[in-house]
Amino acid sequence: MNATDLERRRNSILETIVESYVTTATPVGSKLISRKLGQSLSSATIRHVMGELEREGLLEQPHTSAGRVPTDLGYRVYVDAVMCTRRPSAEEVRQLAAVLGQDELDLEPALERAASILSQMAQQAAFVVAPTVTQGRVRQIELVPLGVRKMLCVLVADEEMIASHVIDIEESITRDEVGSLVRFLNTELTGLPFDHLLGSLERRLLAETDSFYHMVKRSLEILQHVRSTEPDERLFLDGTSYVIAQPEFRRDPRKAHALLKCLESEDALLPSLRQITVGRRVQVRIGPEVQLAGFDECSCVAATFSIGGQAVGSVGVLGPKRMDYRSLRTLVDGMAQSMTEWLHGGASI
Amino acid sequence: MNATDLERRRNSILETIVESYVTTATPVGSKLISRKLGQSLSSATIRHVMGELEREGLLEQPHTSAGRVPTDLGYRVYVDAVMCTRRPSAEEVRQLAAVLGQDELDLEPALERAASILSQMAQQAAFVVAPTVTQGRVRQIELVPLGVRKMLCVLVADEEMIASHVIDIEESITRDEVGSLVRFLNTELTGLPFDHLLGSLERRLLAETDSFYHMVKRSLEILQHVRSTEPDERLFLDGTSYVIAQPEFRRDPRKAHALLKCLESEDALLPSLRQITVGRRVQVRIGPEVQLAGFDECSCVAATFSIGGQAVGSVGVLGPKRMDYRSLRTLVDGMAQSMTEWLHGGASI
DNA sequence: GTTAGCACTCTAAATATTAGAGTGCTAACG
DNA sequence: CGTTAGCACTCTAATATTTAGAGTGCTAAC
Repeated sequence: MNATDLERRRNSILETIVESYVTTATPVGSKLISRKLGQSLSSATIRHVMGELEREGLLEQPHTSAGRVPTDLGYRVYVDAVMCTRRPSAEEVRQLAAVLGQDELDLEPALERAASILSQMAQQAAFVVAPTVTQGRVRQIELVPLGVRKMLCVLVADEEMIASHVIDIEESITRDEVGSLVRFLNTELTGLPFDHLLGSLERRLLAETDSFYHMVKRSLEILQHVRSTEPDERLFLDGTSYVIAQPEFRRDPRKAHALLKCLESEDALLPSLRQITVGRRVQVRIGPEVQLAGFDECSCVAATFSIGGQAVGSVGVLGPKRMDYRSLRTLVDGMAQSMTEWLHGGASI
Repeated sequence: MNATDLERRRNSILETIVESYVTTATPVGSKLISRKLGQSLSSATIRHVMGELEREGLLEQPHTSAGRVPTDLGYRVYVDAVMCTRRPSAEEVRQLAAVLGQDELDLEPALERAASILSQMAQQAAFVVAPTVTQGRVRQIELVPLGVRKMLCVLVADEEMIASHVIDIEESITRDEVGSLVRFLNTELTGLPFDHLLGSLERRLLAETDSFYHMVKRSLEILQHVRSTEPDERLFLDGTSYVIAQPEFRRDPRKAHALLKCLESEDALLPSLRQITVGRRVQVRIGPEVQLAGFDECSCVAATFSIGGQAVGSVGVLGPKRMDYRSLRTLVDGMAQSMTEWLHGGASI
């Protein structure tokens, strides 16, 4: 038997161990593997290989007389080099997109639903991180006077991202002034990204000679308020109850509590989730790789969805390290694709 | 010793048992009570009384040689007839309101914060149920054209309740038409409750002779879309992780899971929560009284907050039956009052 | 390279043991 | 009559003890 054959066998043994452990949550022994591999190899041989895999740090034993369990590295190798995930079929993507789009939802409820559907299909906690108006190209601004010193500012950006904020203004303002302010703002923006718009106004304010000085000042006042109030991204999280149904957390309620606490804190979660989806395709982060306190026993499978080839947000699942990476990668990939599709079709204007 | 003295003693024994059990989560025995009551009564006498209380269904024993635990009825009597809650002081209410109002938040984030603060102070899950524009008096409507067949409808109601919806319209519409539609709508509403507005338009549509027939039709199309899309109330829930930290749920993770599942389903939760806060002041619902599947081991303390004397929403905590009803009643009361106060001060325009 | 056999290890489940917390009852006391 | 000390009794929860068996590594033979 040559070297690549041997390598292939090792892989298939690792694969079988991981997949068996993922479904049963029980350390797996040599006999079981031998059986699963169709008795083509005796348990003694398997034991041999398992010994090697352990020495290389891919497996470990909870105790001497137990079967083996994959280590973080074991999962890593399984995900990167062993398991073969298929890409979701066009049909699957279409179906997901259909569910997303049915009832012609607005953007926000649709994203919420995406998280909900994903969590249900994955039987794991699922999230969607989506950009807000401050990350998009502003297409329209409307100001609704609510009194002399108060107004509602409605911002519409591409892809139906909408934000509205109540703003207190320093100097009182008349209806007519509001009208011309709106006209000024809307000629000014012409599809500019929010921050560009803000920047260009700031520069104009510095050049004090500007004939629209007052307009610029007022506009800035409003937009800066929006900038500081509106978060840069929104998080939709669903299915957290699935997580604590997992046996690893049933056995240890303290871990379950720590995890839930962590999932409750949007502020802690967002940076980690953002950092995960740097690459293009589906990303898998195992245990400590997630870089989130209290998450060492958990993994994350995430992917980005895009608009015009530009990644704008991410979807993914969160669950115990012992998760079905193979199916989940396909599923998350599909969900991300269908969201991309949906954003181009239903939601774009 | 006369009858009222005896009654008073029974009450103080029940009180001590409940409050001890609430803090320790351990069945309480006669000796402990005797000690807590300053040895004024021997454990034998306490045992006597406890026997009575058990026969009356206020207490029960998990098993023969354990102490006693309050029954649902026991808690009920404790809450209704025994414990004395103080009302929150004006100072406490003021402080809570200050925290709510700081940073001059918009309505929605303030409600979210209210739930968050309450859950933190109570160390229990906390909720806020708040009305949406469809429950308020509409003060302003703005339409933002997003294309020939699409527009954004922004509704502003009292107390800064705001909703925006993207609406597809059947017949294409020009900018000028939108302008006159907005003018028509805004003269029409004049602070009417949403449903009245809808009703009056519906009636006008039936009288087909109306000179504004087309306006009315278009307005209805828009408002009906809002009616069917916008929920009647919004739920803010926070601190669910506190619930599963409670010993009763640590011991039985299945219960914890069932409960979390239940808390995740907004649709199931809302009707129950709505029904709780029918009365005026703070309401306490114990176990099955909450009338919610999977909630038999939990209780709810809730109160309404109001605008102009009219209850519009509710705040409360959710936790195990073994909760500190006394402090929580004061706390929830205070939070409700401060929200009422805040709605009158900061938020109203 | 593969495998049967075997001695060895360690756990998890089953069983036995024990300490003690709490009870109800009784009889005595003021 | 209400109160209380005393006592036998019950039941649990914690702690040992035993046991069955799953899984291992090693060895020697194929």
